[in-house]
Amino acid sequence: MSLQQLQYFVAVAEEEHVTRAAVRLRVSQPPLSRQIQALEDELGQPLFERRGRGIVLTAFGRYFAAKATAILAHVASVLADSKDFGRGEH
Amino acid sequence: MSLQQLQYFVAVAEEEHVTRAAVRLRVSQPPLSRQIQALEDELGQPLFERRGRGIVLTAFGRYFAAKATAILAHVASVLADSKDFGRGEH
DNA sequence: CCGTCCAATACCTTTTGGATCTGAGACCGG
DNA sequence: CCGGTCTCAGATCCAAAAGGTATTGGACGG
Repeated sequence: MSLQQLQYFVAVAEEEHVTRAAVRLRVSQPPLSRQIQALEDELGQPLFERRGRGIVLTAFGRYFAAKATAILAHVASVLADSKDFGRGEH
Repeated sequence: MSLQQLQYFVAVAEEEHVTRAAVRLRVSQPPLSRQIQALEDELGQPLFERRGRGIVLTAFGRYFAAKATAILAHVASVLADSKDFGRGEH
């Protein structure tokens, strides 16, 4: 599992739409679909339910989206703090 | 920045020795050195001080090691919780 | 000094990620 | 119904990143 996969997943979860998420992430749609599949494989359960037209989050998908968002926020705050290490905050 | 880089860095920080960390991580020494350099480049400041013989953590290196360890623990706990989603804890 | 230890560099191979093109399933308008 | 279109998935190719082996260079220890 990579941080990038989490970013990709969160974007798709927020949009509930792979193609729109791909535009937002500035990647093309097929690699994005593959990363989501890889993440599902690793987690051992589906994050989305596939409907002929579009996708919807599963219950697990909603749960994991919250967790993934928290991890990304944690990472972002560490990066921000590290930027100005040496001027007070540590 | 990737989770793998954080794992690599934490191992090197714990050992304060690239070659030993490489053995522990089951990778060879040169790619490990390069990942550490890439991380330093991204953070904009050195994590280790190079001594002709070996390396030692900088003050920032110690700070960042604590942060990195926390992120990895966070990720591990999310993964563990996700494994048994569907049996109680959510 | 000489040998050894350790990280860095150079170079090559392998793996992973991204782009484009295409296909299959499903919903929509007429 | 049926053609058109929307959306995701699969296949294939190319580019970028990670890993491996061999080697160098600097520095400490005897």
